[in-house]
Amino acid sequence: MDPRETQWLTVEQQRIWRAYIMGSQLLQDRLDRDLRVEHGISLTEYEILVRLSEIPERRMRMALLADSVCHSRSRVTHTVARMESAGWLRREEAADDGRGVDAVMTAAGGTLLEQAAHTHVEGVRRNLVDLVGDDDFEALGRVMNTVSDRLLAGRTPAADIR
Amino acid sequence: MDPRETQWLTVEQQRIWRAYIMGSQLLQDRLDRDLRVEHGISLTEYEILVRLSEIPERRMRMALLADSVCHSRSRVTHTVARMESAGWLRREEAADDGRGVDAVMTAAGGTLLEQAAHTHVEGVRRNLVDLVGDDDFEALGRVMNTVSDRLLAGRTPAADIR
DNA sequence: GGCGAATCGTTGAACGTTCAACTGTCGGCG
DNA sequence: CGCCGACAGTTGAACGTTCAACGATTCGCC
Repeated sequence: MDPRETQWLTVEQQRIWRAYIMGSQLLQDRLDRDLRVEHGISLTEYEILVRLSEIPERRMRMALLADSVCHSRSRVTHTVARMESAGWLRREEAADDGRGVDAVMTAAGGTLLEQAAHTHVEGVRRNLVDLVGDDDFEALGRVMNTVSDRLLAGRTPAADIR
Repeated sequence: MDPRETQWLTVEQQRIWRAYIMGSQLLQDRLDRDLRVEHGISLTEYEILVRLSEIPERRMRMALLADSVCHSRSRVTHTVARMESAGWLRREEAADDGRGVDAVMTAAGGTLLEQAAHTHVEGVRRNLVDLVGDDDFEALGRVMNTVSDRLLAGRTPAADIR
């Protein structure tokens, strides 16, 4: 794409984009801070516990965990290491694959999640869900789903469709 | 608020919230990466240049800069320090207030911004604006404006309305 | 069955952000 | 004027993330 022909955003589009940037920044910060202050856990760590809790065995392979929270494997390794020394989960070798490692939620992790979930959901409601109309909220879902699909496509397979 | 009475999200609300978390994560990462790869500048730094460029004098007080990009003052201090040693801006004492410091965009910063803006706007279009209908995009604007307003209220003044 | 490529996860250093403490300047009130 | 509290910005260390390189295991193919 020739940079000389870039189609700029209209004033209105720019206004919306700014609102998005600012709102998502503020929302993320607020949710993270609330969890830290009230439960000593970051939003990142919280999301990992959520993923584990959704599986009956409360166990997941590192790579899958990384994909499901959209973080690099390295990042998940570090995060899980911290969470392990906090006692919220432990690592176990995967049964079937000698390379693999499972993260397994502990009872302490379960208890923490149960408490933190209240804070988190109340924050999401108070600062987003309960503030907007159903139609707008559904539109948000459509938009963000489209964005995800666009950015997830061209990941592992052939990549850059541009 | 009694944690025992938390009203959980419906399955549909949860689905939308997940899409939001994932989409905003992916979008931010992509925009940041594109700027870094093509111009050696982070999204954070880019936004600071944008703010400066919107003022005729291309100069802004540190505190105002911090507020306008929604970052802590400390963060802006560090970011500006890095940008200063890259030559994209310089610091000058504020004329009227002995405590104040202005960040002033340099010619090099202006040139960089001019180039990086193409990359950025094309990314925003390709991964968001051009993918969704006008109505949905406007809904996104309404939603994120509401969120911003909610989170900006109760900042400096009396705070926590809850 | 054995070789090379791909996958899994980790490591440690570089980088960026947060946090609490701090210096210096301003504003208001006695 | 002089003091005290608020404000502007910085500092350095702690913390969290990214990046590139790595060792180990598995897969695919001949």
